[in-house]
Amino acid sequence: MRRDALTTRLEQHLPLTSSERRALETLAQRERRLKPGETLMIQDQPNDQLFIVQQGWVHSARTLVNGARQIVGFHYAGDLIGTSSIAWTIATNTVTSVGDSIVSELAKAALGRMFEQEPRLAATLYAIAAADSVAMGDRLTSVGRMGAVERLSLMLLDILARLRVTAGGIVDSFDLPLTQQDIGDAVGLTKVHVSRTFGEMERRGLIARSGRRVRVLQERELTAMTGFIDRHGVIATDWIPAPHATAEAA
Amino acid sequence: MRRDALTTRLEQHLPLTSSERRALETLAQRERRLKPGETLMIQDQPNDQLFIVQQGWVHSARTLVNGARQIVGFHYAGDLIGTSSIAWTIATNTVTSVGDSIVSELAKAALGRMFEQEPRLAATLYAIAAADSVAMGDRLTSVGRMGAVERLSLMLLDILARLRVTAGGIVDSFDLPLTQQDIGDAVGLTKVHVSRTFGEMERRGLIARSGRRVRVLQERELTAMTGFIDRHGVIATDWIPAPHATAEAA
DNA sequence: CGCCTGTTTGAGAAGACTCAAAACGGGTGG
DNA sequence: CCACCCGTTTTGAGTCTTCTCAAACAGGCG
Repeated sequence: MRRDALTTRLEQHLPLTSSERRALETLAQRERRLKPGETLMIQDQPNDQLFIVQQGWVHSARTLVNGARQIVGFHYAGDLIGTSSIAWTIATNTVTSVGDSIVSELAKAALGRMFEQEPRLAATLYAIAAADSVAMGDRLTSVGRMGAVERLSLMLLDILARLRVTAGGIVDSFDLPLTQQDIGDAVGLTKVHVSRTFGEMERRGLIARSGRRVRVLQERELTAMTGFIDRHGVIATDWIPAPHATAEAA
Repeated sequence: MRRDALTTRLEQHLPLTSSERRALETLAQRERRLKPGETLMIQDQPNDQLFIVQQGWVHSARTLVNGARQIVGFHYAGDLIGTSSIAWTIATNTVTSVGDSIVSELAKAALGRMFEQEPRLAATLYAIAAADSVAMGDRLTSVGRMGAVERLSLMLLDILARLRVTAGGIVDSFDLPLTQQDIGDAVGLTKVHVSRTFGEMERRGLIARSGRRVRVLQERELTAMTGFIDRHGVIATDWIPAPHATAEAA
């Protein structure tokens, strides 16, 4: 079996004891494979499960009374999703797979036991949740206060930063398996305006495109102009207590 | 001394054992009183403290490269703030007091110890964080996909819902101690457009104003038109393990 | 009473939206 | 292997919402 993505993620922030590693192993249950566009969870429908993204990409969206849609976030391997079902029993958003992906199920109660038995993992999850909330603040700021070019740039930069977490080297181009409609729903623009704005960015030499592939040409400039900060990097875990001797010995 | 607001908040979601109550008592340290507009934390400056809002109102904002500002959230009594410093050592937003308020300090390390010793409190904090994240998704959706009237309505309805948590009865009017600039920064509009939009809402009989006081006249209609859902209410804690007998006995 | 901050109003401009049609491209079936 | 089809992207024209700049107005405080 593939290495559990959540374990990898947590390990990246905190050295794990073997007891903690074992606890994580039992956490992820049945796996599910999703095809592009397949939904994992539907807004307003009962739901009491969480999922760990193991492979691929998924997005979380909300549909409005007027039929419009807002994508509130993207989730990658190692992300714990459906956290809104931690607080409620009805899903607050629709989660859809972008491309092919694999997720594993995880019962809420199992998470509760994990909080009790492995407080350091709980604390790390809390830190990750805090970081995600900051990232969402970035998106809110972008949608609320920036123009179309900046919003799209920010989205591209964020995807780039995220890809670099896994793909060691310095990536500067990638396939964007999203329609312009999806992109617009994420940054708060219509698909038509997304098309025009991409055109403008290309004309200005900021990016280049061919098919679904996007190459970021002026990363430095885009970063300066949007004030982009990578939130996918290191997060502080120094405030988390050291493991107890017994656990560490294992 | 006043009852600790965080204790009250947690108790509202989960019956606490006396051991848990004791742990919370030692958590909140020195108190700070803030005057209107006083800042508690400044974006990009080192920070390794958390705060609990004990009384009043505070907001959390981000300033952009172009000088614009986005208010990413409001925090009320019982909220744990500065959670971004859980993940980083630099503050990601500027926290400013709306009106007079009282907060108490809380060291990150103390939170770490609390996660270890009182896992049920940790789990409840996690659930609250999940709920906050959903609330932020609401704001993102509103700013990304709604018109000016809807955005303002949503903000008013949210404040109303929040006030009702504390003020038992059915409130339908309140003092808004925010300038229209602040309101605009929260919903992604200019202050000029906020003024016009309030004017329009008044003309349409949706609200009435006199001075800083706002009265919501057509709550039903506003709720329907925006799809507002109150996120301040109950959150699920059924997934949190029951306390151990020893702790419960105390 | 005057000052300062915040609100309102007006006029014009810019950005993003709508509707509509044409171009593109990948996938399927003949 | 080609032709067609569907979803997506691009382009155009005109409109609407929101923004900018500017000035007048209100209200609370020293």
